[in-house]
Amino acid sequence: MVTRAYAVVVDLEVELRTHGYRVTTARRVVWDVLSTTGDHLTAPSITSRVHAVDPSINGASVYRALTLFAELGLVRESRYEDASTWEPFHDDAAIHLVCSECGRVMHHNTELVLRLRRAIQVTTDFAPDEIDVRVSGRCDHCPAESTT
Amino acid sequence: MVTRAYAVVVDLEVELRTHGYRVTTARRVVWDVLSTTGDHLTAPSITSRVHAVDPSINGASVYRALTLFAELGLVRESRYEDASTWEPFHDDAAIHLVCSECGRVMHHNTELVLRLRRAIQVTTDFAPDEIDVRVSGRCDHCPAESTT
DNA sequence: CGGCCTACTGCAACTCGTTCGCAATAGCGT
DNA sequence: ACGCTATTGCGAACGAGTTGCAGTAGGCCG
Repeated sequence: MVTRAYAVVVDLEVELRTHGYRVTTARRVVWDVLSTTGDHLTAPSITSRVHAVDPSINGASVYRALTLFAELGLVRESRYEDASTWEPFHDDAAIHLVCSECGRVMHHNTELVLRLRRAIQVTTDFAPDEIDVRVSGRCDHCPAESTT
Repeated sequence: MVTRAYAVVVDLEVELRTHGYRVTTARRVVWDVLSTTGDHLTAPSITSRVHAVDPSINGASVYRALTLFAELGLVRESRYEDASTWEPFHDDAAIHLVCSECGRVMHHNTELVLRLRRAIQVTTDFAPDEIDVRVSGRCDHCPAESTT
């Protein structure tokens, strides 16, 4: 089963204030876009969604907000193919299924990631930290077509 | 054990001619750089290595060669952090161990990738194609330091 | 509630990796 | 060796992301 697990709902205001940052319109809007979409979004597409809400917010501020959120551990940046994308933070166990037809990115939880981590610890001299798994393929909404 | 497995030695000339492409100096030099280094290299660093051999080769040609090689399945491009890197093709079973200290990228083969593929096939509606696993952490050459 | 301090923002210029159009060049089949 | 055309070098263009600066607006304090 392909699932999207965003168990942790983060209160942005609290998170910002706790760390001594101000709660601003730009940050709130960027956060809204991220948390209501949930999917992987490129910075430019985040910017355009932000502009749909409030065109006065500058692109640079979107980048600054994303960078800040990443520092606070609220979002995660990943680079797939030719674009870097952002999504609310989730843990390692969720791997990414990227549909090469429609570009959709899904999450899938599996304990195999944990197994993988253990295997690395046991069989190599490498001390694993973060594990990122990306699987390209075709999702169930994009059946294999023969013509196109 | 951390291994670097480049079992398949590709004859560039044959590969190019077979597909109707010309064998040119630029392509040969870029290929030499890639295959003698083996490691993950950024396009700019490939370009500078190429220039060390033959400064008359233009940067654009390096990109064009890389793109062509990728189409032929000779090299693989991956985007880690803020740079995209290139390396001779290897199969899925080899996962990437990226040292966050020294930036070194190692390969590690594990059948867990195959298991992961099967698990996805069995438990989801997603049809997996390529699987890319990146593990960040610390390699054995970079012991955990307490001071810095 | 009003005013002040300064963290943030908008703007615009800038960096830098990557791509593109075009004329010149060099593979390679004959 | 000759000629066709794929490929190159060049320089300009592009686009994502960053930065310096002056103006704006959070939010604390009286």
